Amino acid sequence: MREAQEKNKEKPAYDGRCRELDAGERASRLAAGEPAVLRFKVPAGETCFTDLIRGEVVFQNKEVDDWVMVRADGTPIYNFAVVCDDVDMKITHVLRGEEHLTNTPKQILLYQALGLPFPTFGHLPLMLGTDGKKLSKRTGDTALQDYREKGYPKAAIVNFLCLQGWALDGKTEVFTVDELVKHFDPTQVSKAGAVFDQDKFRWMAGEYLRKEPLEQLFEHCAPYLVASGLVSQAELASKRAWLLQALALEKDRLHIYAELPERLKWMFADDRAIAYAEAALANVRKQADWKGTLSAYLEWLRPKLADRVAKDALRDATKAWVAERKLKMPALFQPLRCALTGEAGGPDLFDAIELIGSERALVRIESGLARMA
RNA sequence: GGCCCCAUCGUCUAGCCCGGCCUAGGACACCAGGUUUUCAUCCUGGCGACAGGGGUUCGAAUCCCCUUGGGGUCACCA
Repeated sequence: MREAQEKNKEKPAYDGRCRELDAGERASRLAAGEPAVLRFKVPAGETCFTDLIRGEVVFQNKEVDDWVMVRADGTPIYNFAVVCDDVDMKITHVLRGEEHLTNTPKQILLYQALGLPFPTFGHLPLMLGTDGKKLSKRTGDTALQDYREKGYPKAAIVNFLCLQGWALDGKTEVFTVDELVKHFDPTQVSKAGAVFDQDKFRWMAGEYLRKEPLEQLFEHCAPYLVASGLVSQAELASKRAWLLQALALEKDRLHIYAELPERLKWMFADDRAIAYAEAALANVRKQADWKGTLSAYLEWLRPKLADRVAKDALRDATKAWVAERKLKMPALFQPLRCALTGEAGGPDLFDAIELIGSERALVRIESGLARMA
């Protein structure tokens, strides 16, 4: 039947062939074992309701098909089941995606047929992919759980999602759940769909992450550290102080928990075989005679490290060393940074030296002198 | 295609419902400076929108209509 309708470009819908069967025939055909479904006989007229977000909505009943409530095998269909469930649960408000808008008249009609009051409906705008269409696998359809697993702070997820179609006051972007509860008003939610902005989401994740107390942040990042293989479960405890110190140094560079391993990997590298990022090497090459500068510095540094000169004093002394030679800071710091971390960016270098220790630092500088180019 | 919904910077939005305070505000992104040994953070500045056309009105982003554009939905799925 459906195929025929499509072929004739008719609206694919129930043709009402059994709509007016009398009770007798119905019984006899059923008794004969004829397969049958249970449909909702939609009355003439129109169905209207006040949507929390869209205001007055009206559907002409003739546009609503005599929908199936129960399949031939006796199992119920969604539109039938939800109403039963919502009635049973004494649901008062139904907030759902706009895609459900056309299901609403079917459900309201059922409530009315049952002689029951229907709940307040509110249809929220859809979340769109960058193609402007409903999120699909192709366009970043992602379960909330996936964002938790990717290392986005929970509160950031809630906060960001709220900003899709709603604004607290037009200016405040970051707010707590308490403030949300206090200010949220479904009638203020916009009716248009919203394109999911990954960049802004990442920014917001960073806002939340940076506000976390160090210990708490560490607990959140720890699983990723273990998963990366950089640290074992046991080391999480045995090297805790060291890792905490490192986290404190990298905190400002983090947006999501899962980024920590990548940011700390230089600390775990083999001192004689640390990999140099291309950007880091490029910064080194920009410094004239970086090799001469770095090797001269190395000889100056050796006794200082042996004497366990304090970090801050060493930093000051180094700057003085650079100034005495009429050099620019980058002339020394760029090659030093590359040798020490292999990265173009990162924490203060004296913090870095403190983190890996004098011996390892010296090995890295020697190795860098030989391998950076 | 039928039905329904929607329409302010690239993106998320404030303003719209109760027209003048809007030379349209904020945020992300981007660009340019500042800070820094680098990156990041942070600070300053810049770029950047009322889809189009008709009305109504002394006056429209705000109200009405049309056009265009976009989306949703049309199952014995949920």
